[in-house]
Amino acid sequence: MPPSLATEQNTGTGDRRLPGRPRSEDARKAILRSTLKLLQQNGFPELSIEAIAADADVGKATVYRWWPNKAALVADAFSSSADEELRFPNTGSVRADLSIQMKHLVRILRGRRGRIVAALVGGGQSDPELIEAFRDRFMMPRRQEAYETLRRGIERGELPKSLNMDLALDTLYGSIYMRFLIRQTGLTEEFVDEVVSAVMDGVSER
Amino acid sequence: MPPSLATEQNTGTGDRRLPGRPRSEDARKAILRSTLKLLQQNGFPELSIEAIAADADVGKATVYRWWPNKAALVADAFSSSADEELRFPNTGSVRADLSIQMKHLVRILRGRRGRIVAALVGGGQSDPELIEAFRDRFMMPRRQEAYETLRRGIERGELPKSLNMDLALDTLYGSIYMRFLIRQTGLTEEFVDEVVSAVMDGVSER
Amino acid sequence: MPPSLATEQNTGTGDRRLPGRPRSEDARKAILRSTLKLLQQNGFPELSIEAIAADADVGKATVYRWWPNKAALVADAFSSSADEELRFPNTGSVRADLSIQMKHLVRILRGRRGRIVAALVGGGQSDPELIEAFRDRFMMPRRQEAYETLRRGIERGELPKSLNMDLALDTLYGSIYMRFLIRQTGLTEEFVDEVVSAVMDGVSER
Amino acid sequence: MPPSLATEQNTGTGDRRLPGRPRSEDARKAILRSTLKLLQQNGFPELSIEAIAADADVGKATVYRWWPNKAALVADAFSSSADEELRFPNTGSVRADLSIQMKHLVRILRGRRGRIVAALVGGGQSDPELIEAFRDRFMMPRRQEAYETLRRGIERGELPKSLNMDLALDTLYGSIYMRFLIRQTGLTEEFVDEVVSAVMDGVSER
DNA sequence: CAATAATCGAGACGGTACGTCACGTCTTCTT
DNA sequence: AAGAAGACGTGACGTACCGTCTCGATTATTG
Repeated sequence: MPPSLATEQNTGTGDRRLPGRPRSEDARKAILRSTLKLLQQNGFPELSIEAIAADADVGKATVYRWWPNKAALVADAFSSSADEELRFPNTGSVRADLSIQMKHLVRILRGRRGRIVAALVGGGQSDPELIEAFRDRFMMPRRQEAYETLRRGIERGELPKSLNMDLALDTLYGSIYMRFLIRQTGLTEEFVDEVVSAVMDGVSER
Repeated sequence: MPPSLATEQNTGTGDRRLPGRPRSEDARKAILRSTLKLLQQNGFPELSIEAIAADADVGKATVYRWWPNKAALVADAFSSSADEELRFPNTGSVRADLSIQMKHLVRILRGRRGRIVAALVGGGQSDPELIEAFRDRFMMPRRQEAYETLRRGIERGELPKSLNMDLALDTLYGSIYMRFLIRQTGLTEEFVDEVVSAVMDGVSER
Repeated sequence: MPPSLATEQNTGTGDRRLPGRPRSEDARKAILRSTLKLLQQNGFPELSIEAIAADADVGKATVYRWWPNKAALVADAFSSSADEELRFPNTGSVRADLSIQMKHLVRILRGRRGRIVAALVGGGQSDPELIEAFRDRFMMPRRQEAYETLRRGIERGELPKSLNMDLALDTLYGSIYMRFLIRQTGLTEEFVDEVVSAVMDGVSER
Repeated sequence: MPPSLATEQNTGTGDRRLPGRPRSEDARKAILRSTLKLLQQNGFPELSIEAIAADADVGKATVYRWWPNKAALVADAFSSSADEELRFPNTGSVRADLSIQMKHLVRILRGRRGRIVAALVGGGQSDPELIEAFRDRFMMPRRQEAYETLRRGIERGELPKSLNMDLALDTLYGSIYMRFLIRQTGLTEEFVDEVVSAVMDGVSER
């Protein structure tokens, strides 16, 4: 489990408890739940800590005690809803592995949780911590698996040994995010297959 | 020139002048200038109309009189700074044409104006008007030229007749925006060449 | 009229108007009215600017725009209810003049407005501005009249030319405030007569 | 010693000890010490239990366990610093006895402890318990001695049998408090002599 | 040349949310 | 059982901007 963005407290397993009343797990969960709930109703800028605290029946100070800003809170809330759905399969074919995973991503982006991803990336454009959280906590774990998937393809001879993996992945996923964030159209599962073909084989005539 | 998002006044050429004091061109310019200036200092959410008015030495009501909201103002300000640098050349080679234009884009994104693009796309994630303005006023005009460039390539036989142009362009530019918006690293001119090669020829072994 | 504690705006008579929307007289009055109203319900520490603004149907910022702190606001509110009742009469007898005025004071202190005086003097013990406001705006104007009253007594031969007026007045009114602020008992109109006698003639046997 | 305002515990001498950890005398002293220290830095309203607990290196709950509110704590702290200096002498002259004692009072009011007295009387204007504590624990014990002093004067023939002692004392001490609390000037030892003369002999011509 | 009309700057207005502070209560482990 | 530590819900603080409004002043067209 990745470390929380929240101020650390000793929820640790082995070491001694700190003195003082322990952090309320109920409050923590209620806050994250309300954050996700409200975030889906409006966008990131409309989201107010005041409203989160009220919805979660929690003091505003309790929110500020554990999260330094709205961005960190949203990032935490989002990754607490992080997903098995985005694991890479191992079908024996790179193209299939990528295609399947990318279609899951597309489904998420088009669904309720898409608003959250948009809020994180959008908000991150003026909040370095936020985009960093998105990158480190959401994107990188998946990319590690993606590297592994590509490596298997290389071993099987489907991909060249000289493959620039970041180049390949940025091109594959960049096209998805282009349609998600900017063009806001054409983000279909067929598109995924077209992208995989295009990046694998190139668009210029054979 | 695209129509302004600002409330229309009789700036028209042919029709009669309305009575009353005409709109101040100085104020309009100062507002747009201050908007761009402040936008590249902080992000879209941090940008306040209060600050714009103060910086432009203009009454707050003058801003509200002409622009219905912050998004419209920012979109106007942005498209008033339109770039000649992003025109496509015509070298006789699609790869060269694309590569040259994309390198110009990379240079802009890495420079001062990059903050403005980030602010627009970021802010646009919670403001439909804003992303629409970015798309319609900034991206689409370029894409029209890109279509033309690709079409020349098809005519020259560099690209197949069946080319899915949007697919190609989303893949090419998506990888740029991926590194610009999310990964925030590796956005170099060499990367442009790698992307063009990858998308043209594919990443899997020949 | 003594200058308001509120930030000055040019409500002046002769000089030009400042630019900008003029201060709302309605808001000013409503704030002072609500301040007095709430101050009589609870004490000074319980009085919150939040509640005043709500009661006066006014934005909190409007209060803060014109009064630097709660103390100044209360002092203003109180002296706006400042009173004809505390004028000194001119009966031809110092003793009568003093006695009549002091009885009016006693009646005020025992009434609703007594809470305000207590709040001002009490709050003033930890707020130099507040006690200064009470002194300068409430007490001193009366004391000027008191000096005049004593002076008439001297002219009439009722009091010695060498009279130390501040000594006399601090002794007369000090006993009133002692019973009002500290002893909180025995503040009757009969007491006023006793004090006047005591200070005039002394308590030791003739 | 007057009974503490603190919740009673088995500090009794004869009776059995309650089970459990006994109350920490160190904590009690540290709390009272910190209370006095902070009280003379700022006024009563500014004094926070939070700050007292922090300054005394004590848990907040320990304060609340033993004192029901800030006023009780302050009153306790104050009367724990009770003064020998304010005993009345017995010189054989009422005027001298009063003058000496009042000069001691003036010296205290002008010194560090004056801030505490001001805080008590000031805070007491919105806190009945506080002014009551000041009256009962500080003022009344002295007043008992004052009565005795006056009684001796009556016996000696310095004062009339019919003397209204409270009237005399309120007039004498009221003038002191008037200058201390409100006028905040002229509280000198010479003033004491003038007040004693004025109240004894009257201010009107012989 | 006056009257009319829409603009301009300035800045006050009623609001909303901010992030902080202290309240008095509570829950934990330690002494 | 009392201690310290410190988290909890609550509520007011004073600030920053929101978008609207009301001023006097300015600059044009219209009669």
